[in-house]
Amino acid sequence: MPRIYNTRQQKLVLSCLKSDYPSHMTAEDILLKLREKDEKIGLTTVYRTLDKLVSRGIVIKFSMPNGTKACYKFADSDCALGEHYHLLCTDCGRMIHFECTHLDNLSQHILSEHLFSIDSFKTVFYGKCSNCTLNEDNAK
Amino acid sequence: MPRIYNTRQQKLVLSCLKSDYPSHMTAEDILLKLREKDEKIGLTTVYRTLDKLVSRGIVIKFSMPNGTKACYKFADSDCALGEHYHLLCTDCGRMIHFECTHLDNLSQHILSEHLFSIDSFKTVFYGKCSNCTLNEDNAK
DNA sequence: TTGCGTGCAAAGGTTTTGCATGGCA
DNA sequence: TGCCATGCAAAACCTTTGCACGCAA
Repeated sequence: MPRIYNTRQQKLVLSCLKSDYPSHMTAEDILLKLREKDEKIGLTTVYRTLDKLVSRGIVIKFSMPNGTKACYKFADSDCALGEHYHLLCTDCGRMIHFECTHLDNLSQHILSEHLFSIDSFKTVFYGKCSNCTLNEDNAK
Repeated sequence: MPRIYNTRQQKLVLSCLKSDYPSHMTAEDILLKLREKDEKIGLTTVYRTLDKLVSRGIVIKFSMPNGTKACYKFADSDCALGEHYHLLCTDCGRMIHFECTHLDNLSQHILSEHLFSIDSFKTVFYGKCSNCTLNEDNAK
């Protein structure tokens, strides 16, 4: 079993995600934010560190639609409390957090009736947020 | 408003998606299938044709997690009949079609209570299918 | 000292773009 | 004929890998 080193860069990446909690950051967001503070770190290291944090369950990765950057978020202990989904507006790109008893039942139902175990962290609902729906209606 | 040409290649791409309906194909799948039949077509054209078909609502595009190929599917009139979601197994990559009264209510609820209009065509549930769950359990 | 971590450069894989040519209407 | 469509090559894009060096324990 490989040893885990506690390096300057790993602390930087994690503290960056924590300070932005509960919003999401891309690998590049993290790189730029750290470099703004004159911290020296490479993009490769950011990616590799994120990978490790994800595999240790400390960080959650959201895979975005094709070609788009993945988002990472600090896995607060809150996450363990309840099902927690995300809505992504395909117009403005805003990511909306979303907790609801309706969905607590959903994964239960899909597991028992459809034999599929949903990963609520990875699942993202695509659609249009209220703002963008309004703007669109006004434009007509 | 630009005119639309009815070219050999566009017919090929669409007929290819139709013949595989209701399963999904990547741009490369389409290219290879057509070239197997000795049809001459380029990958660029496949992508550009798919884009046009998607923007006309004739084809539905599924964006896969980062770096993975996007999938395209012919938009049959069936699609208009009911809510229709997809389950994507993150282990084996299998895409499972999924219709359920439970979900018919879901988008209604999210719209009225959370003011977000879900696009069921774009939304994909990530998780693990029964096969992969079984295999994993057996491996232990 | 050991061996994981780092970072640059380069590769990887999918999708897009530039540009000259082809072909529909 | 006019203008969109095509296709090759090259670019763009995010992410991963190779490799030599750095650094934590």
